[in-house]
Amino acid sequence: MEKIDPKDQRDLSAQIATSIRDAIVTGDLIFDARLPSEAELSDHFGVSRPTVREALKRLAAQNLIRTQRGAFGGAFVNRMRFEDAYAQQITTSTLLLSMNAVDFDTACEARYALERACAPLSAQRRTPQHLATMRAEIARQQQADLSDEAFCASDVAFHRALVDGAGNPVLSYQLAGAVEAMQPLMNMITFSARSRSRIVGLHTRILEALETSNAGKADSALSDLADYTVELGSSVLAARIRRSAGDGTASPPA
Amino acid sequence: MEKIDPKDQRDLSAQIATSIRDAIVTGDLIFDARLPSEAELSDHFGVSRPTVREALKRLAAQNLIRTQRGAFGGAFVNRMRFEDAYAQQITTSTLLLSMNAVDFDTACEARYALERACAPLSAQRRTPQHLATMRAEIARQQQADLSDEAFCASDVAFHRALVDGAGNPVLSYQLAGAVEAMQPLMNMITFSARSRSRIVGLHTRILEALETSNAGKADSALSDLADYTVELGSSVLAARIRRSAGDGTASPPA
DNA sequence: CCTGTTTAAATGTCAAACAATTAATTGTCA
DNA sequence: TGACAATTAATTGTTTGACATTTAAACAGG
Repeated sequence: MEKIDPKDQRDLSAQIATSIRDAIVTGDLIFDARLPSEAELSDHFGVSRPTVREALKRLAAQNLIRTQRGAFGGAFVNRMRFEDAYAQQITTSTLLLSMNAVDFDTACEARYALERACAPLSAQRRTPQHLATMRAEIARQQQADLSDEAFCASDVAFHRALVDGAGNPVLSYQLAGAVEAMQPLMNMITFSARSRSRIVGLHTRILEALETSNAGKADSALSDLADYTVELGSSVLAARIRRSAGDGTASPPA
Repeated sequence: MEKIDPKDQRDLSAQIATSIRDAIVTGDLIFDARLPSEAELSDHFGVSRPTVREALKRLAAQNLIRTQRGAFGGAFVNRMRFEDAYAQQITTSTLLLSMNAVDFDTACEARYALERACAPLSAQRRTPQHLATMRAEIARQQQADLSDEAFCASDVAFHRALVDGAGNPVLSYQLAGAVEAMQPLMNMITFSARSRSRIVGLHTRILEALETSNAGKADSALSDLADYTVELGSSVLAARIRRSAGDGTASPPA
């Protein structure tokens, strides 16, 4: 672990955090390794314990370490697991989408482009388990008394199964963020009975395609679903604009 | 901002960080808003200032806030920018790949599946600027005195231009992680003159396809490149296994 | 009107405690 | 000896209080 650079402008805790992070990514600190105690670290870096603690909290926030109290406790390097990475990815993506006002079309396009990348692999490798999940979610989506939010959640679960069917954890990890981060945007949509039945129809086409390992059919169904989702989104947007115009937000012509 | 729950097991700084994060994601704290001062926060949550500071460092580590010293300084909500998200995505992905010993094939498959998702969009929307970047990187890749690492870096830049050509920042953001995180794995490969020229050939095919907006050709070139990269990777792996077998690591038959 | 100085508010850092937790050690009793 | 309880030491969690540093605004002087 490198000592700190006196001409670095950042605060000490940031520099120390970087130093320790480097030790982790270079493999100097292997996973489950125990870091020196806070007292030893403050000696090593020549700073006070609160400063070291701030650095450790930074690392903890990134899931790089975990801490344990008591004798033989301390800070340990976390094995970064896929689920932890999912969670981070999702919160980052969600914030990114909400704070940058990424428009619905862009997010939608990205999502379906990524899903279509998975479809051929999923057609090839999906297990009966994945198909069963998708069937179950389609059944749920047909319940008339389902709230819009629950419909959305089921939609996410369906697509999650599609993606997981590709049997590539790296793809699943990448896609989880894209799909789940879009949920708040999707939740803006009110799903009429007609649009629900159309979506269920498209989901059924996708399921059939995967059942028969027909990659081309899966791709075209996903493409249609993407188009339809964009269509739904723009009609919501249009309605919102009409509403705000009637609200007095926009100045009517004289 | 909610007060903290006494029966929560996590440390106070984690709880406070969560509380503030929630205020940010729900839009309670809009971007560029100033948080209360550390003293006010410690009053509000009934904890000491170091504890509040630990919470703030956690948020800073996630790029959610920035702090500024001096009068009228304080902690401000960061607008999460795409570049910040890139950086986080890349470090997370890199750690994930290295610590989980994701095998080369899986990472490679994911990477090229994602890139193929971008290709049709890129064929449609790439600007002359993107084409110029790709041309320049291909030229660099033909220099015989290029180190393997530099060749890899150029490869990343080439593919980055391909992805950016799709003109969808969400896609670019997702892909940046996948492509850059693979670089350490790619760096294990030694590129012979023959493999370099083959890769350059495939890159040229991709470039031509994008120049002529030929999505099908781009897809097939990418597919070939994916196959070839996997081939290269497995030969490296095979060589490594042979080497370790000759090392005495494996016990030879009597 | 411009310029330099003062000032107050904030974060950054340190020092020295004490509290709480936990695993190993030691002691005790059957 | 074996099981169980008490002790102990190491370590993180938290508090208090202080001082250092930075910065923008207010102020004073030319």
